[in-house]
Amino acid sequence: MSEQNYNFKEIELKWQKRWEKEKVFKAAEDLTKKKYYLLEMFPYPSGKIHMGHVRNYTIGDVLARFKRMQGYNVLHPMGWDAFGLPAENAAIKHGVHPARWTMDNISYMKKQLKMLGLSYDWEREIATCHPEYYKWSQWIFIKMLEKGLVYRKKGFVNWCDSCRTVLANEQVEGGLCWRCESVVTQKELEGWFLKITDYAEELLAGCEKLSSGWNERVLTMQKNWIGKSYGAEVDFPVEDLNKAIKIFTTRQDTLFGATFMCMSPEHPLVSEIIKGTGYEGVVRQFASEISREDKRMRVAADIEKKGIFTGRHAINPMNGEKIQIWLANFVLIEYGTGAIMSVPAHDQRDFEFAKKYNLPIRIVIMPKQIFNSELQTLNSKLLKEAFIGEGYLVNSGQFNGLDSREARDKIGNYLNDKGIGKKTVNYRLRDWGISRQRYWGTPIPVIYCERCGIVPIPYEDLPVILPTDIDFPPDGKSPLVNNDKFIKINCPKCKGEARQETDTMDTFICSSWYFLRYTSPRFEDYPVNKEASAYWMPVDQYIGGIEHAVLHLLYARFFTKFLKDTGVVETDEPFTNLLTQGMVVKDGAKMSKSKGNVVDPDDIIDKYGADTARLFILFTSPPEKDLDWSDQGVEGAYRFLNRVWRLVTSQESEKIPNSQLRKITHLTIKKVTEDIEERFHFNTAISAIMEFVNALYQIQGSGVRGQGSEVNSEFREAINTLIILLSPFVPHIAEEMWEMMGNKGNLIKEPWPSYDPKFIKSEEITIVVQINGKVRGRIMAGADIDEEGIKKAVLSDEKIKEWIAGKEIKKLVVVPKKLVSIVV
RNA sequence: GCCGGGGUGGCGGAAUUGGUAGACGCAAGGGACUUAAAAUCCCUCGGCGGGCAACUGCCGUGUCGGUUCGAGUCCGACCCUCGGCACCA
Repeated sequence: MSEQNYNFKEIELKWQKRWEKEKVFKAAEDLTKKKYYLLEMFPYPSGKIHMGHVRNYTIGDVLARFKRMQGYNVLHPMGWDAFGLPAENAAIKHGVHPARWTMDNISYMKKQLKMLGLSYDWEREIATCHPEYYKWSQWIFIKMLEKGLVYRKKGFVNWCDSCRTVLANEQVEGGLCWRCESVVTQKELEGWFLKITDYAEELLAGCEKLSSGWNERVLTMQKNWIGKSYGAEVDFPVEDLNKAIKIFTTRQDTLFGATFMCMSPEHPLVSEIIKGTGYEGVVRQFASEISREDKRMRVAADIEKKGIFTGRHAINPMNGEKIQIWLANFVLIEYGTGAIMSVPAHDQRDFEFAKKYNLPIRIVIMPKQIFNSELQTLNSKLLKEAFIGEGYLVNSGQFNGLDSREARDKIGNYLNDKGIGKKTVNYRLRDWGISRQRYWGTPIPVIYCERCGIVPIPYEDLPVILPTDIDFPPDGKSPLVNNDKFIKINCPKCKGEARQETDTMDTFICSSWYFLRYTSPRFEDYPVNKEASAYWMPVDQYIGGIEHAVLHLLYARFFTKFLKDTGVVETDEPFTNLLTQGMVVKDGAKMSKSKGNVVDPDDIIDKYGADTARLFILFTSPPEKDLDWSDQGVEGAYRFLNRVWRLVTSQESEKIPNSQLRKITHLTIKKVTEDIEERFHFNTAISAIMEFVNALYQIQGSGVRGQGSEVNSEFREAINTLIILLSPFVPHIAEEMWEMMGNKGNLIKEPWPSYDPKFIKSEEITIVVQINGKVRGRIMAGADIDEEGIKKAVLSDEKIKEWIAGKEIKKLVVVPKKLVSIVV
């Protein structure tokens, strides 16, 4: 490495130490100042930070520093999402205690973050595995229990055999485990659920409020996930059984066409329905076969439809018709009521099923064109596929002739009146299963007492401490299950013998409220200090990866709404603005060990320094887009910093008169400010700075080199401005240059410059001349020229005259100060 | 299938409200400096054509059409691509 290059190692360490010593990033409530809460998603301490983290945190740091310089009281905290399976897996594999593993990782990663020069208030650091933190996760759990939002249920749940634990619906991606990508199966298990569905409507409605600050993509994903649909629930009485099967449909206009019905193999009424039919054996076998199939196979859209007749019939409540009850593999227990009415003429799945098993098909909706024609011949026998569109009702008793939309309304009312069903709204969103059959997580604060049943731990006894003296049993079970010290507990109510719950909470609980805890991280009376959260919340800008679009971001909204309803906080939406940054890729693929395309941040920092790493990442791509890593691009960023360094350090004694200097300076201020503030387009902000530097070099080169000691004050001013504008992006080198310029005090405390419109006003402007839509010339004119003046100037221009010579001007458009368009 | 991004030079990207397409950077080529190299500095750099030259003409933002004096930008149809959801009743 050449000696001419600046010494980033020394400089970066120097300023990191100084910022830390002077506590320049410490945040405190100050009602006289406007607050700005900037947050990046906290990392899981997996070992080392990766380039995705570097990008995420660099973007955040630019904004934090920028806002700070603009005079905002900035809260910019960092912490650790410290519970989770990898710690436990490391323990099993390498014999390290999960706590030890986690804490070691935290301390290494913290060092790495500090080396990047990130402006965090480290005094607010939290780790979710600390009892002082998870105590409050438990507190919130009990609050939810009190409010009836927590319940225990036995049912079919998503099971990952590799992680040996249950997964929430949100954590199953395409039938695979979100963490380890193993196939997920259904397993009947008892566990704890949070009633996020109680908030479905609010969470959906909130999406509208967020539309100005969240990107469309995330909101659409959340809306789809919540999956609201309007329809009706209808009870189909079962023949010879004092029971009814409840179905959900969005097409109650097709009720008369329901010629059979299908239940999910997991439906709780199955065993009752098959009792005494003589079909019990085969049906049971079918049901258990289907249940045992992979979730992935189950949900693949093109899998063959399979079913079996239960031997029992139901009554279509609209026409009293006796219809067969089947079990079908495509009916999902987790959607709607777990049972459907089958209308083969108007639903493609039902159609295929009916064709396969020879079940009756009856048309009850006529397409409008056919209905209006003489023929009216949509024939069920000739039907090649279901007609799923809207039309007019036929074969539907008193509802014949109505159009679908009207019929849905009228039939809905009829169901209400007759007490056979009701209009309803259905959500795809399911309750959140939070029980994890693992060790390294927040203990669920309830006990089982033989006399009192399930009893929550009293608030004053929290936290329920996760024991650390544990051994991992060879059977793969949680070390808590047989840990007598942990399990044996006296019932808080009757003081008798009781058993502590051994499931731990889903780690997504920890991250559902950490942003609140940052506002008062050491508060001892409640999860959050209400005054502190009232001052800081909501988060003004949240930054993180899109992969959490429906996981963390939905859960966090749910928790915030709940805590608002409980009176703990005043905020109802936690994140006003959300920026989802793209991935860091190399050679067209996500960085991964298996592809061998991983770039280690440590190596980059060692070779080029943090400022270069930051600059490259910010300059190469706008934040939302994927960033293609390029070693040559990094070189380029480093080259630029050295170029700036030379510019600043070499302006020894020059007198440089230049009339454009101040204008360029202020234009750059304007461009950089607007690009950061309004668009987060750091790449174009940096390119404007690069142009500025290029211009300064030119001006310097054209200057009169003299022996004197006077440095032109405007040039000096320009250099100082350049340093300030660079500082959010490359803070270390900027501070160093600031100091070298003889400025007093930390650059970080310098106010962000504002531009003066009077300097950026041009006296001369360029008017583009188009003839028949093609650019044919440019003319210079005074900035205050009026429309007539422009016309005159254009028409008297020699070149333009040539183009229009001998032709008639048919039209002439003048765009003030910009352009003239002539049609000949 | 549904929903949402996106398609601009060799590459990353710019063009913010319909008004000079390709800023800035990377790569490449040429030159200066050097014994030589590195570093640095200067020049060229969308395609095709014309000119000794300062220059200049035509074409060009996935495809086809439309609106407009003027379209990368707006409208319609289509193609490709990435992402999400998906037997959702």
